[in-house]
Amino acid sequence: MGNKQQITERIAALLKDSKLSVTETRTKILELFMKSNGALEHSDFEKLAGKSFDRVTVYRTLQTFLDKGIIHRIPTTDTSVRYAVCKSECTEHHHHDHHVHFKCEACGNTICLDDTNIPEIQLPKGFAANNVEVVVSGVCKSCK
Amino acid sequence: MGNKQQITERIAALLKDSKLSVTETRTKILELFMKSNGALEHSDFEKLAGKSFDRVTVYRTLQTFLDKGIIHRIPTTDTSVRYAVCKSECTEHHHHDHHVHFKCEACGNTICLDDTNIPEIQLPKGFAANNVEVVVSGVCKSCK
DNA sequence: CATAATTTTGCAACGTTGTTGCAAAATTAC
DNA sequence: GTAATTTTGCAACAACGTTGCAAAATTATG
Repeated sequence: MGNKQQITERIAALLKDSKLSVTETRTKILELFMKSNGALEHSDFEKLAGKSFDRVTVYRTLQTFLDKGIIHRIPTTDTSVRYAVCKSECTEHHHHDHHVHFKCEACGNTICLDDTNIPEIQLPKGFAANNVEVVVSGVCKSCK
Repeated sequence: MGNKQQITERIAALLKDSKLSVTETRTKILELFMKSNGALEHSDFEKLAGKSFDRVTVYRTLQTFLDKGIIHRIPTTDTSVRYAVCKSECTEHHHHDHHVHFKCEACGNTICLDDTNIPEIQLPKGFAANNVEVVVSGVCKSCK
């Protein structure tokens, strides 16, 4: 595992690739994503960050990352919005979110099961699929 | 198709089965569910109803229906909350939402594809699934 | 069917969440 | 290092959702 310095450099490179200025807020938020292996929601960023950022800045930063394809949203059945970092094959113009999200009913975490395949779903005639979102809920490995 | 009188009676019976008082609000909201073949969100109820109901009443009515297993929520990637009527096999204590939801990118509607099967998903070791939610987005039959 | 007990509704007030405009601060380009 | 650009934080606002309480409607009872 790289040390803190290396992570910061990787993040800076990622931001530059997306033609974004390298700022403290963006770096800190991306660090949080990389540290956590689960999905984060808005309130996490205001709490978890050592220094707390303005709400507005967090909203705008997440929106920017969404626009650039750096993160994606995970479906929920309530009003919360959860985010996770995208796999490398996601770009600004095309998303490949064809992986399974798992929500643990015990610890509340949502994680991406990147290596779990989504089987083909046979839709009725006349329906064309662009994207498939799967959220499995149950008990995760750690809580078992 | 039954006439209006018959629908009203069916709704009254459904409410009584769930040990709920038969009120104008609840009847009207269930009528809206039955007329629309898609998923509804909160704002629909305040707008669509001929007589408009108080926001609070709508929130509480939907929560009651959720508790009783009459409706269920459909996952979304934004802050909106969408509801659909449950199939008969849903009860107060156990839900069977194992059907596919389809969100049309053209008309914006979300519908339940009750007859579309969800294939078995092979989870990594240590994960136990309780419920699977699938939301497919694309273009629906009517918008094709 | 009239009255009592219970449930539901609407209002007011409040808290949370998300958005917009604008000036100050930080970052990048030169 | 300085100018141009981008990002941030503040203030104010709008939308969404919740809670307590009194009035109204529904259901239960004699």
